[in-house]
Amino acid sequence: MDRRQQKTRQAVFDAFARLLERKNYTNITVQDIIDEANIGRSTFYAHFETKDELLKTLCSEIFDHVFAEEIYREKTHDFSKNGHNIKAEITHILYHLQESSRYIKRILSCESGEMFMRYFKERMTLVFDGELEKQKSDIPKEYMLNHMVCDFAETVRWWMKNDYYSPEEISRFFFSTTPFA
Amino acid sequence: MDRRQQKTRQAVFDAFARLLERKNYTNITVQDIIDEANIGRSTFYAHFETKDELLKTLCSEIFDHVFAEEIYREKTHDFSKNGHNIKAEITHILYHLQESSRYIKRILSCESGEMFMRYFKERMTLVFDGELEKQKSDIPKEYMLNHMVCDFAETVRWWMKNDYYSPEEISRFFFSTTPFA
DNA sequence: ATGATAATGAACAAAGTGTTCAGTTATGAT
DNA sequence: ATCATAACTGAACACTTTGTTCATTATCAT
Repeated sequence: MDRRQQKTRQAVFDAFARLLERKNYTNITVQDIIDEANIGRSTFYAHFETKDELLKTLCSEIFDHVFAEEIYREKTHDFSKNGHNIKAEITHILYHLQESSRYIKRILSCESGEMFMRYFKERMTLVFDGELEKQKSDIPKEYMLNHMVCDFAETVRWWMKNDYYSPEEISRFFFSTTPFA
Repeated sequence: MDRRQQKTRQAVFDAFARLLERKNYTNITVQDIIDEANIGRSTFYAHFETKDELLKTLCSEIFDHVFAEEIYREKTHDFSKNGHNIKAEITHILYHLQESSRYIKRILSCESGEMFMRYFKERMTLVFDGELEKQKSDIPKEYMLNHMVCDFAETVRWWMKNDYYSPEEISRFFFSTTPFA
């Protein structure tokens, strides 16, 4: 990719993150981002169709990092029986989330958080989907899957506002209300 | 209240609900509501400052119905020991939610759902707050409270998309993942 | 060096917001 | 039945934001 494009892209992400520190997502205009990133108006629109798409792209970049190993596992079909441990996996994801927490906190601080939560839940569905097969219960599987995904996502949202806990502690909190062995 | 005001107010609520059936909240303009409600532009703004305030007001009306008895209990301080049973209370709330489900389903079907969820969680916090005092655990109380509230709110959101279950069944699903006795 | 690609920024049309105001109509108290 | 009051009307207005276009300039890769 052309250096100019990279530079512009990064300038926009940074400007956006900085703006999220002082303003609500809804109250940030495209013009604000353009001014903060110090780029031309048409340049922004050459990169992103809308402000929502910018947010979506930023979320994707974050998740590509957070779920890097899960993606690898999916691709290589490496679901090694003993190696695949849901508790270890969750703690692992929490560590990666912590690394991106500067971005995530800002995104979660306002309405943009809802889009983040939606995309995050999509990803987490893949993580929990297989895990639930193991459980037997008279509760509908679709209910349980939704429950686990929302539960974890809300745990993360809570953590980002109470960030003095370690990934291990958060993992413990999460599993304390969970039917997993 | 003047009959004209009542009529206008109701016309706006109905128009809004009808529009939510065909359009996303964000894509509904104030002008759409005005046209659908068949009122003058300045009349709308005499009643509601913004579209968001309209949604907030509608949510309030719904919750005033859903939590009618809880409000009564709070006012009269009627926390009679045996009479106050969390499972009965939850089932009761679910029944009331079912009665307003036509509105709620539409609101939850798009971004307006996030505002609904926020207000709903505020109300539910009051319901669960006292209940948690009874539990003892090494998990932070703030975590548990947030967990219970989000859990129930997400259960309701799931129910509104899977409405062939009865309030009793939903209550059972909810308590199946809960530490309550 | 040079052809290709990206960035610039002014100008534009379109859509929406929220306010104002002079004129109309319904309401409810007497 | 009358009438002062309060609510509704809708056109007009200024303002903000969006997304596009295009001629010009700067930067890149080779």
